[in-house]
Formats: sequence, structure tokens, C-alpha cells
Amino acid sequence: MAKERVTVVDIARAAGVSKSTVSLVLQGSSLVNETTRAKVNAVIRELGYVYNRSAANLRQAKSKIIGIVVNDLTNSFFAELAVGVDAVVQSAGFVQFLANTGEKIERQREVIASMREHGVSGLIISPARGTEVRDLAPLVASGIPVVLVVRDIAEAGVSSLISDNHAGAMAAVRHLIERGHRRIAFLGGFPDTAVFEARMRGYRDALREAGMPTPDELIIGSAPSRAGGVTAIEQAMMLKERPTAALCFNDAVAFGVCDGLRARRLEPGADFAVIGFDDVIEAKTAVPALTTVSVDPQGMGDRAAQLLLKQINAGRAEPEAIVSPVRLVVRQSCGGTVERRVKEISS
Amino acid sequence: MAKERVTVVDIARAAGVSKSTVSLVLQGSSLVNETTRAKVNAVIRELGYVYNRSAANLRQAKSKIIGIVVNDLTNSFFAELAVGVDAVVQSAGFVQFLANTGEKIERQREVIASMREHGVSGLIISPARGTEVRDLAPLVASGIPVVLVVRDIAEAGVSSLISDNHAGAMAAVRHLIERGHRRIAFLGGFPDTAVFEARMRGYRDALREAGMPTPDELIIGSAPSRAGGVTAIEQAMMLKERPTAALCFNDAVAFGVCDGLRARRLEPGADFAVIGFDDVIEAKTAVPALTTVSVDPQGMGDRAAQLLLKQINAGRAEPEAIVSPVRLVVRQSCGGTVERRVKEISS
DNA sequence: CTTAATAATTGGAACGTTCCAAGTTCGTCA
DNA sequence: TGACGAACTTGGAACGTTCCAATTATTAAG
Repeated sequence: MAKERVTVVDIARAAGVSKSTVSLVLQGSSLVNETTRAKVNAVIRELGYVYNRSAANLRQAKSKIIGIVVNDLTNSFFAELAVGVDAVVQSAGFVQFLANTGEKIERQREVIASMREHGVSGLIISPARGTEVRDLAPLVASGIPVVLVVRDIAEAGVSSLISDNHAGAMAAVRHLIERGHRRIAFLGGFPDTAVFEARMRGYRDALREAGMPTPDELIIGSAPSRAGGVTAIEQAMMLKERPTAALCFNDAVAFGVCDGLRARRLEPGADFAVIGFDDVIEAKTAVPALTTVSVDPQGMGDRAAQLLLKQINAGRAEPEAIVSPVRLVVRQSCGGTVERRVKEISS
Repeated sequence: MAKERVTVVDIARAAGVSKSTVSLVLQGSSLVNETTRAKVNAVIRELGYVYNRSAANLRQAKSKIIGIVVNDLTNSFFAELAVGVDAVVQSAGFVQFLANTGEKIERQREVIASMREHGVSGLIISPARGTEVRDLAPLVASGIPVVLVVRDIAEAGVSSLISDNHAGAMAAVRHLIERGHRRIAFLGGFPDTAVFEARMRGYRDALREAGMPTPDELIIGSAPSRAGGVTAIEQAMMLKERPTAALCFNDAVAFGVCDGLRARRLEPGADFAVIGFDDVIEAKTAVPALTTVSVDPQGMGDRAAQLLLKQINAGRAEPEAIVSPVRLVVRQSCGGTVERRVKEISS
């Protein structure tokens, strides 16, 4: 059953031309005569030829593979990001290598190395928690185009595309203040991440702007997951002075917060205002529909891929740091029976 | 900035050995002297050598890449499946190529072709809807190990790993019957898929077994998504004889059904019993926690990867069709007994 | 001290493509 | 008729590895 591999030479022989001509046909060159091309293509189909990219690559040293490294594929934000990347990358004739690091630096190191060995022409990375400049240094030094998404790493010397976490958080908190809330919590997320830091700063700045205090007890970290949201809201409700609203680190946390509220017989939206962050697909259809800061993961993936392709084509480009604007999508979970509206925030 | 690539020959020269020795070191061969190995490794690190897999696999025709093709990465079931595959594949020293077909046959054809060109040593495929034997024929003929997951394709002549949809659906419906339900709906999913067909048959068989009628009006298809669940339950509640319970095509649909119930001021679990299928991560933490047929996507990915690796190592193996057992996980969404609930509603 | 066995190393021929410089046809123009 | 160029076609040298057979260095045995 182990058939011999059919190569360009076999095709050439069968079609009565030289291997060079076959190669030209494979590349769609305009140099080759129409009838020759047809004949070669016919033979290719007939013999079931499969192009060997390893061989091609070896010769031309550019691979049509781009790599995408995400820190948590089970989080649908990243899955959607990957889908966004995939779409543009595929239509540009590239194929995507996807790896999941599960937030493990060591794994991340391995997969990046592996991708380099496979000769990827560019890399989109959503870094694992705790990634440092030196983790990326060899990669950057090699000159392979890299785009960091979601989490930026200062001084890494590569392009990045992150959402405007600070402005988004401010907008959300301002909205809660406008609705009359005075005790607003910030729930969920790991405090040692840049994203947490930016969102939390936005939260603080909005409170300060309104001349309101920012008690530390109202900032409660947790795993950035649904389960984390449950524990965070539980902790918040143990306070003697309970909050009446919360900005959550992300949508997963926000859903968990809603779950936790219901477990205490409180109705999210009615008895307690909840705002999420990211606008994952389920945010729209959940009950109550989640008010959230929309980040559009697929759109981000799309833009990241565009940026990467641009750099690949340009050869060598200056790194750009793009901050992607973000908008507050007001739905039901932040209370009342408000008409749905959308606030644009420019960054 | 475009540095010259450093190759084994450069390493050999710098270390004062031959390229063959360097190659041996790279492969961790025991043939090479300890001090030589150390010296070579030092030079490798010093020069920042990157192994060129294209060249290697050109020579040895086996690639350490396995491909995974999924039909919908935004569905967390498949994302988790991919994570499960990734884990075992990585620890076996392989790297995974992941592509998302978005249920498009054409795209699926392209990505499979692309993976073959890259010389993958095996492929795990969750086929797009409507995939036929002939779509896979050339792949199968090539002798590359293939494992189909989630959706089987009869007569394709490759291994498959699917969950026991029929038994799972039966168990779920039996459970609802035991709780006293008499009008049980089957909600969501596309009727023209094998998975739908199997789950629906299980639903029917359980009803028949209990001597209950199976009215077609209670079987309502929809997109297998949260939004689909909302529309399906709405349609079900328009019936003059409403159901009191539903087995849903999958968890996403079940969540949508819960959303739809709440929109009608009905509490899932208390006023209406909902059972899902798949047991995605959120099922456990949702409120109410979702009763569901547990399929354990990561475990399936794990097993699929094992199966594939076995075939890769065995060279040529007989295709196996594995039906993965499934269990009903009873949580809160299927509520108490109907008697009690009826009382509560009428009082 | 020779010989055999073992351990370590090595040069060169693959692998299947692309690219280059050079070749062949063939029609056209003077 | 011959020269010229356009339109194709082509042989062979890369590309960076691995693998084989062969070589050299080292140790053990006689």
C-alpha cells in the first residue's frame, strides 16, 4: 500500500516535457504554452501528484505558513480571534499553524521554536501570562515578522495590536455612574497582567473623574473564567457595604457573576448591574443580554493578520503599535429597560 | 538585518567536526562522544542555529506534523477537542496544523490538500456538513492515516471516533420520563446530519420503549447554536399542547433554550426541564447547572490523537470504528419531578 | 606486538523542488 | 536567404538535511 511518491520528474516523463516545464506549470507561469500546460495538468491529475512543499521551501526559503500562538484556546475569545486570522490568511494563500500554550511559558517557547523550524513566514502571538522580552528576543532577532495581539510586551520591538482597554473600562464605569450607581466593583482577572492593569486603571480613572472614592476592597481578582466570576461576586457580596454594580474583567467573568447573583436570588440587570468586556458571541443572546465593551475578536484577528501580511510583503517594516478602538454595547445586564444604544469611543 | 541562514555545515566548521556528526548530535544519537556532543551543542547555541525541518523531511519523508481539521472552531466543543488533540500530539513530539473549515466543503478540500502538500503524517478530521466519501477518497487512497471524529462517514474506509449519540439520547429521555414528563421535545440541530439522526433516533426509541407517542411537531430543528436554541424553544411554546421538557441537540442549543425560557418568565429547571448534549465546560458553572450528556471533548481529542499516533507508528493498520461511551450528568436544569412543579405552577 | 572488536567520525550521494543561463523553434523582415 | 527576436523549453546546479558505507582512533584480547 506504500505507493511510491510521484514527483515532477515522473510527471515530466509521462507528459514528454522537462521537469523545468512542469515546475513552471505548477507555478502558473505565463511562459508556458497553453497546450503544454493542459497536457501537464492532465497528467498531474491522472497520476495523483501531490506537490512537495518541503522541497520547494528548501529551495526558495519562504514558506506560505503563518503561525498563530494563543494562550487559551478554550476561551472563545481566542478561538474567534484564530478564526478571524484564519480567514484572511487562507485567502492570501497561506496556511495557518495553530498552537495553544495554555498560559505556559515553557510550552510557548517550544511551539515558537517548532514553528521557526518549520519556516513560518510570520507569527501572530497572544503571549502567555508572564511572557517577558527575553522570551521573544531570539525570535525577534531572527527578523521574522511578528505581531503581538491582545497582550503587548513593552520594548519587545515588534508590532502589536491591542484593544483600548483603558478607554473601554472608563466608558463602562461612566455609564454605570450615569445610571446612579455609587458602589461599583471591579471583578475578576489576574492582577499581574497588563490587560488587567489597563482595565483597572480605566475603572479607577472614571471613578476619580466623578470625584468618587476607589476602595481597594471593591477590586477583586479571580481566574478570568466563568467559575472565577462566581467566586468574585460571592466575595463581593460578603462585604458589609455591598456594591450595586460591577465592571467585570471579561465576559466569561461577567457570566459567572450573573450565575452567582442568581444563586443568591438576585436578578442581574434588575437587582445588580453587570458589564462585561470583549463581547463574545454569547453576550448578545444571553439572558439578560450582556452589556459589554465590544472588542470584536474576529475583527482583531482579521486586522492582526492584515498587519502581519503587510510586514511579510514589505520585507522589513517598522514595528507599529496599534490600539484598536472599542465600544460600549449597552444591553440589558446593566439595568432598567433601556433602549439599546451604542456609544462610540474613539481612542 | 537579513542574516544568512546558519546551517549544519556552519556548525560543523565552527566546531571542527563534520556535518554528519552535527546531524547525529541533532538527532540525539548515542553514537557520538559526550565531549563532542557538548562542543557541538555549545556552537549551536552560540550561532543561533535553527533546524530546518523542510530539508530534513525532504530527505526522510516523514514530517512530525499532524493536521487537525474542524468544522467550526467558534463552537467551544471543537475548540476543546483541538486542545485535547494538541496535548497528546505535542507530547509525542509532533506539532499540529489546525484549520477551520466553517462547514464549507470547498474550504475543507483546500485545507486537506494543503496539509498533504506539507507532508502531514496524519490527519484528524471533523468533517464539514455534507462531506461525502468521494471528498475523502484521494486522501484515503494516499495511505495517510486519518481519523474521523464526531461525525462518521460510512464506507470511507478510515478510522472513526464518535460518541454514542443514540445511547446518550435514550438515557436522557428515559430520565425525563422517570421524572414524570409526558410531553418531551427534541430541539435544535440540522436534521440532515448523522449526529442529529442518531440523537433523534435515541429520543424516539426511548419514547417508544415507554409506550409514548412521538409526535413530529415536537421535533424542531434549528441552527446548532445558542441563537438556534432560542428560536427552537419559541416555536415549541407556540404549540397548543406545550412540552414540559426538552432534550436539546447540544449544549449551545440548551443554553439558548434556557435563555428563551427566561425571556418568557419561565425558570429552566423549575418550570421546564432542559437537557443538553456534549457537556462543554460552561455546563457545570451555568445557572442552573446544565443536565447534559457528557461527551468530554478534550477526552475525545485525546483518544483521537492516540488512535492516530498508533496508526502512524504501526505503518498500516486496519481502520477501527470506535464508539465512545457517554454518560448522563444530572445537574439542576432538568428539575424535580413534574408533579411538584405542576402544583407550583397551578397554585 | 598483532589482531580483533568497538567506538567515533566522516565524505558523498540522495531527497524534490526552483532558478538560471542557455537552447530550440518558428515566424518575420530586410 | 540570413539575421533577429519572440515564444517556449530545458539541463544542471543549488537548497540543508539524512543515511550509508567507509575510515580512523581506541581498547581489549591473545
